Amino acid sequence: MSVQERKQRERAERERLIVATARELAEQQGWDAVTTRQLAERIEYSQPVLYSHFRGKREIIGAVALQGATEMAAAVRAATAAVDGPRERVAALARAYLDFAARNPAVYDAIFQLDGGLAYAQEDTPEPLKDAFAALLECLGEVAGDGVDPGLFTEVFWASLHGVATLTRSGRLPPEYTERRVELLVDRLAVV
Amino acid sequence: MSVQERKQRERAERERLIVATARELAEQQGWDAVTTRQLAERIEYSQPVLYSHFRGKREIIGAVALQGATEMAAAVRAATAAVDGPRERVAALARAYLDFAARNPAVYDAIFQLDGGLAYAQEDTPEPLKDAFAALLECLGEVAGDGVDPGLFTEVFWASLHGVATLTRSGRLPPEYTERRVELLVDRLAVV
DNA sequence: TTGCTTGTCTAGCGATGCTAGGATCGAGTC
DNA sequence: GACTCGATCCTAGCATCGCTAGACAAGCAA
Repeated sequence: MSVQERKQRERAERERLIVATARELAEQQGWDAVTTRQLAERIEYSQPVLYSHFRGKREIIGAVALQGATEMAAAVRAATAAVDGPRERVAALARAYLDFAARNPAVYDAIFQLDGGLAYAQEDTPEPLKDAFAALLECLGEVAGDGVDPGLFTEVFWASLHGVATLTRSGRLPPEYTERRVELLVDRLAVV
Repeated sequence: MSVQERKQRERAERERLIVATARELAEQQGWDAVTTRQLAERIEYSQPVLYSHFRGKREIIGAVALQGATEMAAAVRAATAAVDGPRERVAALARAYLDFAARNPAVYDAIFQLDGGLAYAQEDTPEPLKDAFAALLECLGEVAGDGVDPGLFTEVFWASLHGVATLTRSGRLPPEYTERRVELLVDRLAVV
């Protein structure tokens, strides 16, 4: 039995290596550079090995997305935990969200732009994605205002942040005024 | 001279055909299906002909984006022109924007998601893109509120709509409550 | 008629995601 | 310790992608 266990361990370790390498390569050179050949060479295995772990490139993106969602949830919670006052907490959340998107563009894309074959906003949505939304909801639900569903409010606030994040990074919004945009969003959307 | 003119006319006509066919194919089967081979076959010419009009696939996407931006500007202006009251005008704008995105997903992607090799938010930004932003600004500038730059406000409102549009279409937001999201956005962001 | 420009097509290059089928290695049995 | 056999991995290849070189034909000028 111990032999099988060792093999399983090694296999799991290799899977982590694939995901980590894909993420690293994507952050360095963009997702277009994450080809199965390039990825295989970096992990020092042949291409078909990738397909014994994942159905295809899509699933690899999905794996990076799940890992990233977990980190993003943690980042949001860490940024909001020690802040007093709902208004300032929401502002901290917004900054943390945009900061994560700017610092991890490839991971952000994997979660929110690319097709990783994951289910969103459904029962069978993977736990890390549900939890990332929950992290937003915990903070944003406080400022939804009377008569407004906290979930709906969180969706709208999140969508706004997503719009700012993606339009800024693709060069469609000039990056200089991000902080002022955040302030405007928080001031108008959040009811304190 | 008339021979050259006729040739120029035919050439321009063929260029329109390429753009229209690319757009049609993209709306029918998605941008991934818009391959140079598929596109060439549909216009009944060989692949290299495409490259005598455009540098590559990117420029074709860019051409679709410019055409789409012009249409979107017109759609927004048409939807807001006959509406009384700034609040209702903004609501009409938001609905028109999201409606355009939902009805022309491929064109919307060409404008706001894909890389068409176009410059955004700069001096050399193509006129159709500037005008599309101007169409938003004309309506949204009215409700920016005191002390808030109309351009900045327009960017933020636009980013929010963009977030709702993209997250909804990629299945990350359930589509049922779009109208309620629009109302929330308009109520909170617009100062009437 | 002859030569030349202009326009188009055939064929092909390197790269992509993915897979079939053979080789190799090591665990378990005698 | 030798052998069998299944698990594991790699080589080689398929179809397709964006893009381009070079051959070929059509039509204008001399």
